[in-house]
Amino acid sequence: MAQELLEALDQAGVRLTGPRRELAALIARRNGHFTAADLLADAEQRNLGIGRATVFRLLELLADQNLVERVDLPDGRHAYVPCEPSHHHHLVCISCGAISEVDDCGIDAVTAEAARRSGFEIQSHRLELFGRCPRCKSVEPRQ
Amino acid sequence: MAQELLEALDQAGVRLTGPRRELAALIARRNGHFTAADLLADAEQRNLGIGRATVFRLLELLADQNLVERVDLPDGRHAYVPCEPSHHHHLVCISCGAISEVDDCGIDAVTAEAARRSGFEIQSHRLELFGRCPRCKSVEPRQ
DNA sequence: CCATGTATTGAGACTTAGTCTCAATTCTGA
DNA sequence: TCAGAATTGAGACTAAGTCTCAATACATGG
Repeated sequence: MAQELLEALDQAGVRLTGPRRELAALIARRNGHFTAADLLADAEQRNLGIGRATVFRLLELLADQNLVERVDLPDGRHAYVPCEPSHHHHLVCISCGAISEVDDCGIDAVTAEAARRSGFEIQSHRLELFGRCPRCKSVEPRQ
Repeated sequence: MAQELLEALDQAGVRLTGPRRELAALIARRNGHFTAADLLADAEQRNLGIGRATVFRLLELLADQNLVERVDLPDGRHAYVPCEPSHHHHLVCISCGAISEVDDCGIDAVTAEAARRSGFEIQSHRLELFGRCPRCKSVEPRQ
């Protein structure tokens, strides 16, 4: 997956530098969402000598290319999720952090209805679903 | 509206202190969303001598009572919206900040479908719609 | 394969958001 | 009115994110 990220960045005309390759590998190795701080900690732990600014810069680049999406966790933290560049939504497991992508499931009808009722012209929306993934659900069936 | 906030707080068993009354009035006077920093600035401008911590504490209290809802703006900032305590969603005008509430418009069907497809057990969701309100739309019809 | 111009880098200062502590103050119910 | 408990402001503190700038790494043309 690191490869995909790098290829997409290459397409976008940005240089494939050492730090970017290393960070892409770290992102690929994670599963589920992660925060900028997580990534920074990963890099520090491996003594890659990657600066804080570089991490934020790469995340911004990836977000611009829709290779990563910013998710606002229920507790207010900002996390990132590697994902397909098409429009979609995320299911976030609040127990283990796993992510599942959900493509359009009829949300357009909802936004159209909201637009009709309110008179707003809707330009974008954000839908995030929080719950427990199949594995966490089966490990501890209720609550 | 300041009155409603205060009554609800009273119901919840918190003391109705001076700072809380003043902040409730400031919130009532705003229209649309606002950030903690906005509220703090309002208070400072009026020399109310209200500390930063008090502002955050009140916002947390109000959020606990669902009298105010936290909204994550597209640019990543956290804002608050005074609202009805029932579950609903918000339409946010990205031009003037106006807010409109939208009650359930079929989103439950969407979450149920997502749950079915993914196997997740969905506990909560967040839907935010961004666009332009009727007024902003009419002032500058396109873009 | 190297030189060169430009993008990118890390360090660290800086800013902003939010939390925490604690002594002083203010409520409120008796 | 009083006493105990909740609340307060100040400001230290932490965490998140941005910015600047000199040093470095990349990639392209020769």
